[in-house]
Amino acid sequence: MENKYFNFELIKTCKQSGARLGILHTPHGDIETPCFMPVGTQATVKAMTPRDLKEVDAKIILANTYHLYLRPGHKLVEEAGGLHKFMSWDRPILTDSGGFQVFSLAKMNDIREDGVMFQSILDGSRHFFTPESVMEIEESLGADIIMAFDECAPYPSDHSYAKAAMDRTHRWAERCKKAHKREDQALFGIVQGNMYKDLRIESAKALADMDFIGYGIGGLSVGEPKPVMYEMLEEMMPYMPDNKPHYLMGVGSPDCLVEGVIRGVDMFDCVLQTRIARNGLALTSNGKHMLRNASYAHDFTPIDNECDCYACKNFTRAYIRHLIKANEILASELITMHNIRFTLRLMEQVRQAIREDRLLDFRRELIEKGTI
RNA sequence: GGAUGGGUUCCCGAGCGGCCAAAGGGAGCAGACUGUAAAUCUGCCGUCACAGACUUCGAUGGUUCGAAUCCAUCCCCAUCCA
Repeated sequence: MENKYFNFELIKTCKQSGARLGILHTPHGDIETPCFMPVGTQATVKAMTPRDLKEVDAKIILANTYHLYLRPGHKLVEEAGGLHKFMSWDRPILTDSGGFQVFSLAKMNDIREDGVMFQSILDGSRHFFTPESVMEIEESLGADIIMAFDECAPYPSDHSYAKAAMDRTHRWAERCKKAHKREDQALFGIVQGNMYKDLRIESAKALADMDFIGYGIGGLSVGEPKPVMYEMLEEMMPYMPDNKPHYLMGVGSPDCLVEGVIRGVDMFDCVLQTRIARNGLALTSNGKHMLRNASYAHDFTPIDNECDCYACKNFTRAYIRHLIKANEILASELITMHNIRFTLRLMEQVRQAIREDRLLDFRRELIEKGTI
């Protein structure tokens, strides 16, 4: 569905892989797809300023409804003039609904038909999220893209529970759609179905019928083997609307990004890049490097000699290792910046490969180099 | 010269007759991390032919079935008195 604020333009399909190249137009700018979206749960991509994010050329970032609702509160963000103004980021933002927190903080939650009763991680206070209340919160936050409130079933789940969670997610998706008012925000539905092909297909069809502006693929990368995730993508993708963006939620690692794109995914987000950075792990064109390790103590080369980021242009592995050992925050900042830039550049290369109809060749090159 | 308190595995520091290769912390080494309760978490950390054995608690000698723990002497360190 097109409106005056959003439009997903499918530019071309890679003749070799079937991967898609597109542009998602939003009120705060255009996003070339396939894209990677850095995660900024608390209205900040940890260890990066918006200036840094622009320097590494991030086009869109995520924020989280659950966390911002609890602190500082969506009303305060609204009072500040919305998320963009509050965090001083004028490019697109996507807010996740909090559905994932229902899954990841399961011990503190009670899922009911109407919604989810949960206890705050901050003070233990009780709150109740419904599709309607989540829409209200996401509208207050004011992101460009907002996710429907879903239930992400754990892995493994038996078929009957997976189906119940999926059916509930569908009912909630309808309710989100009905409750959602702001036209300048694109509401994405979320496909569920756990690791069951029939459910994945059923979910893709059901959501497609509801005609969302875009579609999240949820409930994957929750502990299942990668081949299982790839298989789910392959099974469901034929039922996903071609003219809408496909967003694989919470993925991923460099290899998953490439494999996802090959299977028809247009958008990704992942905390991995920023989290492992704070733990000293750098992604590079020849694989992962645990920069904390003693083997880098005398390594006076950049994190990745193929990278064009500020960290790689100015600092050595030995220096960054020193910062890590000294527990200096600059270590987190530099590695985060690098990991994000590395990933965004990988996506640039993926898009170029699609343009040239050679994504499978590109994947082979990445494997040969040890990038993935 | 005298008095007192100390010397414990890389460092700090518990232990004060057997359950001690010796608490805890630090440092060191390695691993995990995928819609972020994470600058977090986990493991290793005397040696080896490793479900066992061997060598350690300033040094030497002694008491005891058994000592890091008790005694003697010596060597260092800290504080105080001359």
